[in-house]
Amino acid sequence: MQFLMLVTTFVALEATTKRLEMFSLLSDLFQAAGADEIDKIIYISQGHLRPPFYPLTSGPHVVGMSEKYLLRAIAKSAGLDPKEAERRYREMGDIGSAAKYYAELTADTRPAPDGLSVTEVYDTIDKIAALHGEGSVEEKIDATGRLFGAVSPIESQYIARFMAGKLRLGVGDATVLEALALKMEDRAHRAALERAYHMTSDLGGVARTLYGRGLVGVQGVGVCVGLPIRPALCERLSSAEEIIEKMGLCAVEIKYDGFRCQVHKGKEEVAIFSRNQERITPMFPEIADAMTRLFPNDEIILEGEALSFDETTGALRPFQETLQRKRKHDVTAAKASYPLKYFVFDCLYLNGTDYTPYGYAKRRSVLLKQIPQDPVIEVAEVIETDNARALADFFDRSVERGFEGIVAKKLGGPYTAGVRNFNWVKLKRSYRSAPSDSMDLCIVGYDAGRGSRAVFGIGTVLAAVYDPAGDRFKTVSKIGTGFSEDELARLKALLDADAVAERPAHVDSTYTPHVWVYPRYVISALADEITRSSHHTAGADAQGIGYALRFPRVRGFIREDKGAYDATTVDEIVTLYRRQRKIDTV
DNA sequence: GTGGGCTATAAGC
DNA sequence: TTCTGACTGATTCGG
DNA sequence: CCGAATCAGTCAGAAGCTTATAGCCCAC
Repeated sequence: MQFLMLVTTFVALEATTKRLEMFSLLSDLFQAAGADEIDKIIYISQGHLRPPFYPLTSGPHVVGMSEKYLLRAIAKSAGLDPKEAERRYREMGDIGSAAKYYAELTADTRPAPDGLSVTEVYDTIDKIAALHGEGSVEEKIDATGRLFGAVSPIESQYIARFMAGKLRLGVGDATVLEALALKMEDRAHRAALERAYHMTSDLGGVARTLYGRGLVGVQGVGVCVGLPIRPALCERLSSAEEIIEKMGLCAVEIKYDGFRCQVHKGKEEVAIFSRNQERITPMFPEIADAMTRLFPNDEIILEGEALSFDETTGALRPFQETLQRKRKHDVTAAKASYPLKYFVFDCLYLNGTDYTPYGYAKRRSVLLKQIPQDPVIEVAEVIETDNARALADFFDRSVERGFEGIVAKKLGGPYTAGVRNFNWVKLKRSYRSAPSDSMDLCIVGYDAGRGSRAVFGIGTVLAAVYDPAGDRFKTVSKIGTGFSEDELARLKALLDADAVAERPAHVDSTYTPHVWVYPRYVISALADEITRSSHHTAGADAQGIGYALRFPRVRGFIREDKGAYDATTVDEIVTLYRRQRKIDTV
């Protein structure tokens, strides 16, 4: 298939938001694709080169070129200054449009495009992705520039977007599955395709199976030790009453704030997968060791949360410290300073039996039978109840002890791989926060929006707290989540009236927004947590470490009743930070 | 040649 | 991680 | 009874902070 044909479908997909139309466009595309290229087409549509769990030897699953390098490639192929390309990009909010714009500008100076095939484009980009070592950045940029030069402007638009991992077509994995079903002339086939996908986490692979061995082949796909199962996800509710009303009798687990890990113990080998199916086995050798120790002769797939803890106090560490274990180098040293616990909450497979269709209670009993006392692997704490009072008590105690909240699981519910539904429901401490817990932040600048936010000319605001001691505004977060489109438009107009060319003298910020704004408008914001930050200036110590917000979002709109000096103060932020509880010992 | 600082990217939540 | 917006499919409402 | 209105659920794509890593650059 010609790459241009793929691009033509992309253009049509982008022109509609109707899902039924997208299914039809995609299924036509799939119909025209050969068995040797369908997987590539699907990986490309998802912004990837291959599934994330493929062995490192097969090459990276993402290109490793995002906006800055792409801008340099665009500028290079058009023979202009990257600064100019950057300005244009900021205005358009889409790296692809920038690429296309400059390709069109210089179209008459280039040779006619060769008409590359999908496979040729894929292979070229795959080679670029694999470049590494000294001089590789420049090589990548050059090679990308050459690719832009060899295709038509519209193709360079989608190549740029693909390489940046932001195709923005409205096509996710669910849409691909639906379209594959439609290609087989019945949307009902989606169930089988979806099951195969959730069991193997390889969308292109499912299509390969479909094209090679038909629906029968797809129906035969099941759990496979060594291939990550897409993790089940939680819905959210904001009170114990709602949870009981919705779920009835359920198991209630502590929600640990660490890394979601799916551990596969095969005949010989152990493999650990992240929430997004990355292979992270080398990060957690103690988990792998424990698995071979506990299950020398078993094949088993477990799921749980890995957290670091302090060996002297026994206290579990906050997420930011557990993050230290997300590393490839010096794992041995990190292991000593940041030892791990793996809190297991599910068993998906054991010695030939796929337990995902069984109810939670059954899986739980298998889990309890299998996991003995162990210093590394522990079964997550859980209670069983159909009573809102009891659930609320367990939640309160968990929060008291410093945990994130709880997850309620319907006792009879199967493990719904890859799906967010009300089989599992989380209740986090942050969902229950009273309005008084929100902060009033002063806007001191804003950034242009990207993608669908580009049309508003604003995507995020730089927000500050007030420091009465020095009469200064100090940044604590950028915030873009929580604005409606209407609010964004109004906000832009308001802020532009107060835009200033330079950083206002009474604003402290290490970050330079696209537009500085005189501190006047106050918004209320919510956050899950306050963290120490080397990027924000609020409460910064001698080392320049200040405070920032975890998961910041806007609540409501501009506070008409508050002026800049009514903003939350630095001291209040520090108090909120101190009030956060240390996590329980284990 | 080495090391530190800087920039860009990816990935965890 | 949180949030908004568009669409879909099912259910309820009202003449 | 049928079309209109409503509602809940699904899906995708905006947005955040933090850490680790890779490669580049420059001073020593």
